[in-house]
Amino acid sequence: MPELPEVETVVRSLQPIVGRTIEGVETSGLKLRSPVDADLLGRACVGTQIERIARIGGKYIVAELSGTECLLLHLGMSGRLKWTAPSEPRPPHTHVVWRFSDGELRFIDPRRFGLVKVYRNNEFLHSPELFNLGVEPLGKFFSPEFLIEELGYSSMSIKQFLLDQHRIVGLGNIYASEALFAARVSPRRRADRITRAQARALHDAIRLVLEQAIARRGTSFRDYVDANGASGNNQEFLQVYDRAGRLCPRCGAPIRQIVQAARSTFYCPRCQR
DNA sequence: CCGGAGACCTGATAGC
DNA sequence: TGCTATCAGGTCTCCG
Repeated sequence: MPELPEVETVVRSLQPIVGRTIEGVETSGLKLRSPVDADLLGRACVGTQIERIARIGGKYIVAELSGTECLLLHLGMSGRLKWTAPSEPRPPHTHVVWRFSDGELRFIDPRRFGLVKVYRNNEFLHSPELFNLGVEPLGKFFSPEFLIEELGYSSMSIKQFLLDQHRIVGLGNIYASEALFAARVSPRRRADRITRAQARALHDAIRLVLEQAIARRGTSFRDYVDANGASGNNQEFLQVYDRAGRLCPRCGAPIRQIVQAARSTFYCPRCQR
């Protein structure tokens, strides 16, 4: 469920736990995207302080600890990090709990596509999850020229190109559709047939859509909330996503829903070329 | 290497 | 009401 803006919002909402000491860790024993190593997790965490929490590789979260290990997290489709009082009843699908003196951080994930992994500090950047990822769309390496060059190497549809985390990280199904709408580019167009002018528009649209969504604290379309349970409001500003049959806010044509690589895409067939 | 299909999971909702 | 089918904001692996 969470894409870059939602993960960024969660990370920001977690900053108050930086500096606190982890007193204990508990796990459900169920496998997430990969198994959670409870022993390793306990040895890495208990007695350490959280020194830094940051978003990395688009949708991943890294927590640096005062020991020799760090945590690499991913929320998958349904994952949620929740800071709560220990007295709050634990909801179903609570898979990892980090206990602190005055509260606990819970990793709750019904579908279990999320990830909680321990890496040595000097190894996580080379982990199988991170080593092969593409560029940060909000970082300095993502330029119009970079995008133009990358597009030329790919015969995929531009929608699938945008979802491919090996090229650009952070976009998911909502923001890929929204960025293509903002740039007036059809999701069906082959990446290598996008004009230079379209590529420049797309570059700007990707940044704009993500920055606006961050400013609005994410899209709470279904059940996404930050670590304090607060919803975002970017869903009020979606132009095409989940709006099949509604009228295009730019030209008035009905918005169309198609399936690409088994996932829904929403676009305006009249003003996206 | 590329691209597509299927797999991994549970829960909400639509349709009969 | 109750059943079944479909879909969901992600990523990985397998296959041609």
